[in-house]
Amino acid sequence: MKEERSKTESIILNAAKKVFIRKGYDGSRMQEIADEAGINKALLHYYFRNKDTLFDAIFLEAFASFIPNIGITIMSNIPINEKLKTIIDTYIDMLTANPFLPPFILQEINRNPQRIVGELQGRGLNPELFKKVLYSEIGAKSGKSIKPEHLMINIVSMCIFPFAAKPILMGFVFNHDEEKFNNFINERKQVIYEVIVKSLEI
Amino acid sequence: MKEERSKTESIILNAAKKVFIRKGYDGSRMQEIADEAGINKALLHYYFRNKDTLFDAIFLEAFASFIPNIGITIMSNIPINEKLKTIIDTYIDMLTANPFLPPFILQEINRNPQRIVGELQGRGLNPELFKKVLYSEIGAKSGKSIKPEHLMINIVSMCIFPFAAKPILMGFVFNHDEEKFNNFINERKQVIYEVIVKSLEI
DNA sequence: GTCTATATTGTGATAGAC
DNA sequence: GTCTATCACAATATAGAC
Repeated sequence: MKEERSKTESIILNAAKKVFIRKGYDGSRMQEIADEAGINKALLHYYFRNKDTLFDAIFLEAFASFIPNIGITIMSNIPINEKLKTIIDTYIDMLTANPFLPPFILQEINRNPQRIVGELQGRGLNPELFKKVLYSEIGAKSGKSIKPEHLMINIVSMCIFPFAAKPILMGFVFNHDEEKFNNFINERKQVIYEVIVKSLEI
Repeated sequence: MKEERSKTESIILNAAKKVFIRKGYDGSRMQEIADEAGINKALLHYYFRNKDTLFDAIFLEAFASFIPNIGITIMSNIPINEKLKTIIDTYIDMLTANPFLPPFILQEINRNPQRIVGELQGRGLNPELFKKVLYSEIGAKSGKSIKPEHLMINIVSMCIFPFAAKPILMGFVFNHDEEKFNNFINERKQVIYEVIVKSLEI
């Protein structure tokens, strides 16, 4: 049985999430997290031995959100284009709810790449199996077809990149108009789905 | 006339580039840059007043590489699909030569978004004009067509994202096999071009 | 221009009272 | 559990000799 999480612990975790996700590990200060939580540094160290421990608690949860479990969808019994539509919707919904995740995760994953090792376990993710299933299904629809790796990476690229590069897009494309960006994202599910389906020549 | 850059200054800039691009501003130490350059910290400060000054010298050049001037291509007189092919090739070539740029630029742009303001000047980039040109050319080829913003962002997303998320792909898709990743990138120019062309229903 | 030494401030972490 | 005070060391930056 998991211990009940104390109220203070939750406050700390929320504050740490806010700071770490916006500034990354290197850019975050224990003092700022304490301020955000309305407590002092000593209490942070009472609940979490050190900065690394606190950061790991945040990162692991964030990373889990960032890699949604699309295995159920891929292995399900619906037509391939419905699978792809579901996967795209899943990603865009996750990103709309957590727009700051992409820069945070990409930054931290590059800072400490070996953290990835073993993150697949217990999440029902088996890329080799997914590849096989996708390969048979897109091969059945079109002649010489796109490889599953390219297909999947095309999807997540088009979903995630606009959030990772938002400040660039805001400056170069949307003229610092937040509403234009939101409209763009709202159109995106449909746009990506059409691009992907056409790429399969269904 | 620009002053000639001294030998030591070049050594410092090369060292700083190496460190900053791999570790970002917050993760980099002046000491590490000095070590990398084979000099001491004091000399760094002699050539560059402080960390910020040195960083800016690196960032501005890196950012310029990261945003290739595709204006010439867009405004040129060749058919739309050749324009798109040239743009894709330009990006993939830039990224192959500088695979560490995406995580670095995305990280720093999110750390300090206002740096973008005014980065367009003097680079021949006029997004509004590009939009108009692309709109007329893709509208001429297909009926109700994809918006130019989506088209362009689809291209750069599919080009850049695999480099930004390389550690994740290495872990989840390529089983930590560097050669598989390189093969994947080699296939990518053609794959992206086909996806983009099909999305235009040409 | 380049170095050693040092000042100064920032930051993670701990001691100990309450 | 929570706080104040403080330690120990890391990091940017400067002074001053050569």
